[in-house]
Amino acid sequence: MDAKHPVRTTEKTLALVEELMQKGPCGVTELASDLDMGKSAVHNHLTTLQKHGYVLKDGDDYRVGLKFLEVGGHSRKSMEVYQVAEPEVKSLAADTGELANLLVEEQGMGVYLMRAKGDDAVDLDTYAGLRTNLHTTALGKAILANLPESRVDEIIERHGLEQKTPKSIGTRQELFQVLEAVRERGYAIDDGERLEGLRCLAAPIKSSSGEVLGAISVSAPASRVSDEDLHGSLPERVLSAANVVELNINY
Amino acid sequence: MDAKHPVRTTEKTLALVEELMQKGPCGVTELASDLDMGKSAVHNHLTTLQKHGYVLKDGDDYRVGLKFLEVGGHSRKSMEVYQVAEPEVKSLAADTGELANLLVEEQGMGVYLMRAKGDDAVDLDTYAGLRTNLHTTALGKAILANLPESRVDEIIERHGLEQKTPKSIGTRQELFQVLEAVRERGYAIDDGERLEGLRCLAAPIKSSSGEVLGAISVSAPASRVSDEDLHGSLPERVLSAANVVELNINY
DNA sequence: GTCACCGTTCTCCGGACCAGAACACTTATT
DNA sequence: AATAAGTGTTCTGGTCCGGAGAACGGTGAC
Repeated sequence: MDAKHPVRTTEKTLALVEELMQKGPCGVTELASDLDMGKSAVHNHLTTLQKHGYVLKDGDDYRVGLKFLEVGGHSRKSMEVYQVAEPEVKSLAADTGELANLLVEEQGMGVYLMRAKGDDAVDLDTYAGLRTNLHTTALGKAILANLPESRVDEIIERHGLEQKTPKSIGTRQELFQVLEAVRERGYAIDDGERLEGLRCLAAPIKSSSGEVLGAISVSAPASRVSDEDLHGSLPERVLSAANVVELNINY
Repeated sequence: MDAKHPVRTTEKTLALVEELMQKGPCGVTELASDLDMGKSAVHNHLTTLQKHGYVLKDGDDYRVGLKFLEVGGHSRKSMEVYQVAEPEVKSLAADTGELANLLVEEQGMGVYLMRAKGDDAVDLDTYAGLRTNLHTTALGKAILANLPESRVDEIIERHGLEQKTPKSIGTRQELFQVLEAVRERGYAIDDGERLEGLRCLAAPIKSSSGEVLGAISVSAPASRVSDEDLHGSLPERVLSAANVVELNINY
C-alpha cells in the first residue's frame, strides 16, 4: 500500500536523515550535492531537525542525534514480544555462551530487536534496529516458514531474493523447499550462508492462534558447533527458549 | 541556536510522531483533533512515514515503526563511548548483581545509551534512548560536575530545574554545591531523589583532554546498599569501571 | 592580500500542503 | 433492513510556504 499523496517535504527530510546516517557526520554542502538540493534547503531541514533533537551539530558538521533512539527504544519497549522474550534471549546467550538474537518482521524485512552475548560469543556487526532480508538468515527463514504463502510471495515481490553470498537462496522454488523443511523440523538453519564459518539456528515464536510473532536464534562459529550439535542439543535449547516465550505471551 | 527558517511541514511530521509515540497506536481522526490538523493532512503524513518504515498500519490504527530503532541504533553504535563502555557496563552489572547504566549528554539532556541487569537487578522503567533531566540523577550530576560552569548555566536556562520529587535539587545554588562535592569525591550519589528507596552511584567518563564523555552508574535498592557500601566498596567498583573505559578510549 | 571554501541569511516566485467536502466501508441502533 | 454515526481514504483548488540562487560573514591555505 503506497502513499497516494506523499508529503514531498517530509520525504526530503527523511532522505536527509538516511544520507546522514550512511555517510556519518558531514557538512551542508556535501549533503546538498549528494541529494541534489540547494544549500539553503538542506540547512533549513537540518536546523529544523536539530531543534527537535533528531540531528546535532558537531563543529561544522551535522550528525544524527539520539532522539531516534528515544523513539525507537520506546517503540521496542512497548512490543509485547520484546518484553517477554528479552530475558529468555539473555539466558539463552548465557547458557550457550554464544550470541543469541531476537528478530521480528516488519514490512517484509527482518528487524533485530536485540542481541545478547554469552561469554564466548562471536562479535557480528548486527545491532538492535538493523534490517536484513528475511531469506538470508536462519531467523528470517523461521519467520517466513510460518507466514501464509501469499504473504511470502508479496515479500519476494517487494524485496526480491538478493544473494548475499554464493550459498544464498536465489529462487522462489528453492526458498519454498527450504521453508517446507523448516516447518517439518520446527527450526531453521543457516550453515555459512550469511557469513563463511558461521552457523545459526533459529526457532519461531508463535501466538496461540498460530501467527508468527518473531524468532529467536543462536549464532556460533562452525568450529564450536558439531553436526550433532546442529541437529541435537542446540535445537533443543533454542526451541525450548522459544517455547517459554510462547507460553508467557499466551499466559 | 534555533532554526531561523524552520520547515513547518517537517515539524508537523515530527509532532505527529511524538504524539503517536506518547499515545500509542491510534487512528487518523484522533490524531487530527489532538494536533489541530485536518484528517487529510494527517493521513498524507502518516502514509508518507509508512512508505519509509517510520510508521506502520495495524488494522485501522497507526503506530511508530522500528525504522527509528534502526537509525537510533546506528547512531549509538557509531559512538566511541558506547563501543568502549558497553562491555564494562555489562561486567559491572554482572559483578554487582545490580542495574548498571550508561548515560551521555545531548543538547542539555541526559540520554541513556544502555542498561545492563545483574542477577538481582531492580527493574526500573529506564530504557535505551530515554531522556532525563541531568540534575535529577546521579549519572547526570556526574556529567554536570565536569562541564564548564557556563555550560551548566546554559542547561539550567534551557531546561530549568524541575523537581521530580521533594528531595530533588531545586535551585542553582544548591546544584552548584552538590556539583562541587561531586568533583571532590570523584563520583555522584542519588539517595532516593529520583525514586524513594533507590540508591544510585555514578562516575564520569573523561577524555584525556578532560572533556566529559558520559557517565556510568549502578542503581540498587537501599535495602541492599549500606552506608558503608555507598562510600566504600561501591564507588571503588564504579570508578574502576569508568577508569577502564577512559583508558581504552585514550588508548 | 588573495582566493577558495565553508555555513548561514535573505528574497521572491512556483508549486506543494492541506481544509473541507465527498466517498466507501464498518458497526450500532432502531 | 434501513438508518445513522463513526471510521479511514480520496479529491480538488486556493493559499501559503519551501527552496533556488545570490549575497554575506568567517576561516584557513598559500
